Amino acid sequence: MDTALLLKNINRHIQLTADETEKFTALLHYKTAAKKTCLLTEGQACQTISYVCSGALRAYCLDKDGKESTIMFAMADWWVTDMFCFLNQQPAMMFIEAIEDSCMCELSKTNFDLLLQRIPKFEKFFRVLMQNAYTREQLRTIENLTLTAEERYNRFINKYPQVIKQVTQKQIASYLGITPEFLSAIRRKKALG
Amino acid sequence: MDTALLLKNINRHIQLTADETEKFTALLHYKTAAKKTCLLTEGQACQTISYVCSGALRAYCLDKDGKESTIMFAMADWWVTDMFCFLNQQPAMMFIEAIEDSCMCELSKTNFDLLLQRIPKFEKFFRVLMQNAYTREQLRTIENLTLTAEERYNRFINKYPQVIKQVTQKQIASYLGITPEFLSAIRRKKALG
DNA sequence: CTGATTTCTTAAACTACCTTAAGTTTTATA
DNA sequence: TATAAAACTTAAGGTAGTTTAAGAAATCAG
Repeated sequence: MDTALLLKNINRHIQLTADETEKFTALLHYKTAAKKTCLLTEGQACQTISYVCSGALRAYCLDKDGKESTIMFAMADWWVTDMFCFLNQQPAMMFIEAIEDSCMCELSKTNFDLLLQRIPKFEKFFRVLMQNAYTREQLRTIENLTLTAEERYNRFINKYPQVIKQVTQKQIASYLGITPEFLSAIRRKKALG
Repeated sequence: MDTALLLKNINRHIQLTADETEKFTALLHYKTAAKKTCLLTEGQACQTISYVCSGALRAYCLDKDGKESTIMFAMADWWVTDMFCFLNQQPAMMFIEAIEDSCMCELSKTNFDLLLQRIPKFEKFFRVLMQNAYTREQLRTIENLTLTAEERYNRFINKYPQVIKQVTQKQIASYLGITPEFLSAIRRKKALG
């Protein structure tokens, strides 16, 4: 298991001693997922939070008519889980699938709780992680309320240029809350204009 | 300053000693705001995070045409700020106004940082606060993507029955991302059906 | 208590985005 | 390398929600 990238990610917010680093990595499980496989399925117990070492994941949910809505993309160096269901140990309300061959470092809920007990510095790490997730999600809410689909698409490609390269338009459309047909029309208009 | 409610709020997640409680309360500033006054204005420095002791606040932003979008309501026992701008000390992108005569306990950014340094338990408190804010905001995103306006309105009144009593329909409409006219139509249909 | 302001309602015309369907291009798999 | 499957495009018709406007009801300031 190569934890170099993960340790660098953590080191951005807290400084671990060699001993703490060792204790931390002992709580991790390494996992790989082939493209198109699901790491989490709606209704399942959501047992882990995952750090993406390489590849790309997508979290989405299905509405009553089976329509997909993309909740988030998780590329290399991102953390992902169905946070509510992970923290509250509820059946998952979303799917998490690999959209490329991927590998992850996973923390089980048990080990997540242990980590926070044993190395309280991680409270700060996860506070900052949750803070960033909250402000990102709030900005998305604001953009959904105030911008047209075209404006949201433009912001998306500016904010996540690397995501564009790894995901399909259908998946981007379902993140933006529009149909693939309408995204296609937006792109055509941009290409001509 | 009556901090009983606030200390109970904090006590739900962490246990403070008498000494810590005193150190904490020493960092707070008490503030009142008359109905219709703004605690924060777009473009201003966002210096504080506020705990609402009594009354009701509303955070909203304006789009380029001057249309309001309600970001959140903060009733008694809620925390509120323009979180991104508070944490990153950027000019506010939202307004926070009192929709009733209100009083708040405020923590300045300086004191927020001091608090986390001096009483590391507060890292846990704010981790949990941010966690809850994140999962709430994510659920809102999912509901915006998958539900009709009518369904979102029904969920809103079930989730926040006390908010309904304190805010106008125009404000609810702007939270749901619809016009007051359309909310009125939804309500009429419900009343008849 | 009164006039002014804001909120809420109703309704008709309008628009951003959806649905359906069919054709084309790309990707995956044998 | 063939063929199936999935993604993308185009276009016509449809709908959820907007806009505009005007009147009724509630709230506010003096």
